[in-house]
Amino acid sequence: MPELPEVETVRLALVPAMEGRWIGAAHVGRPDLRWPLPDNLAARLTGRMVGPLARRGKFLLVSLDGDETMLMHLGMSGSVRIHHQRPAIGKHDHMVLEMQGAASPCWVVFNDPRRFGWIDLFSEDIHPMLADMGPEPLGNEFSAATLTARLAARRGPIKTALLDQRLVAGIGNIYACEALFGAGISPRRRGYTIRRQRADRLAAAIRDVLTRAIEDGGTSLRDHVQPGGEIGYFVQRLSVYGRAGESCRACGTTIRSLVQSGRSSFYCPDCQR
DNA sequence: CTTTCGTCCTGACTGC
DNA sequence: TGCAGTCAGGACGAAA
Repeated sequence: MPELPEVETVRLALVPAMEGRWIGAAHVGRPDLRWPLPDNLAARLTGRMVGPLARRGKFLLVSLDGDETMLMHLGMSGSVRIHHQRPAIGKHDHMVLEMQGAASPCWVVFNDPRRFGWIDLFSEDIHPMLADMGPEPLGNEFSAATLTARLAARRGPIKTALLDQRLVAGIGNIYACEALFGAGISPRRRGYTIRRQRADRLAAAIRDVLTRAIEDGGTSLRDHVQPGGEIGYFVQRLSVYGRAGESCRACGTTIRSLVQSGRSSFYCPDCQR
């Protein structure tokens, strides 16, 4: 379940391993993940120089020489590991890049058991999957005002709206629940009722929870790890996600869960209105 | 237009 | 111990 903080953690770890270096060899295991991969992906990556690494929402963007960009999405079970010795290729290792150009090579391995992730190459200014994406929540274009404007037509629950990448980029189920707790807003509240003070609180809570999660190296649930193999410690600071039946850390009330649009939501019925 | 639901996938877990 | 069933969820596409 890599969301914005987990993808940003991956990006930060990959910068020293990839930026300014070149791909000496590439292995691609199968021609499809969530969607078909580009034809001859391994051959097209081999020999390429890597430029800046960027992130947009939950997507990782790797600039290559020749004005091309590799787009990567980790789906829900994807992870990236950096090895300093040539690794054995595992069952779900879909792409392995041998990075050259530094004192010693390293290997970047993309692993994704459930194959909800994706890799693509594009040369256009913007990839079609990024075209309709909302503002970066940690950027200058995101504010309570933009949030209010985009929620004005939303009659469904705010929790469901937060998962829509067109509203704001990078939020998934964990951080939607956590941000609503931070803002004191019920996941059931209809989107268009989030105005003024509630919008201020929600925008601030989104920025706060994402920033804190990045500082902690993301949230590790099940087997998710950072590229260096470390786990993300934000799991210890979750207020509501996965805590149904436990006590609210703020007021002691029992945390509840409900299903909205097929997704589990967790909330404190006392702190969130 | 918004909203919901089905789909894809595999590993972890539950219950008999 | 074994096995069937359930759940997890990101994002698209169909349908309402």
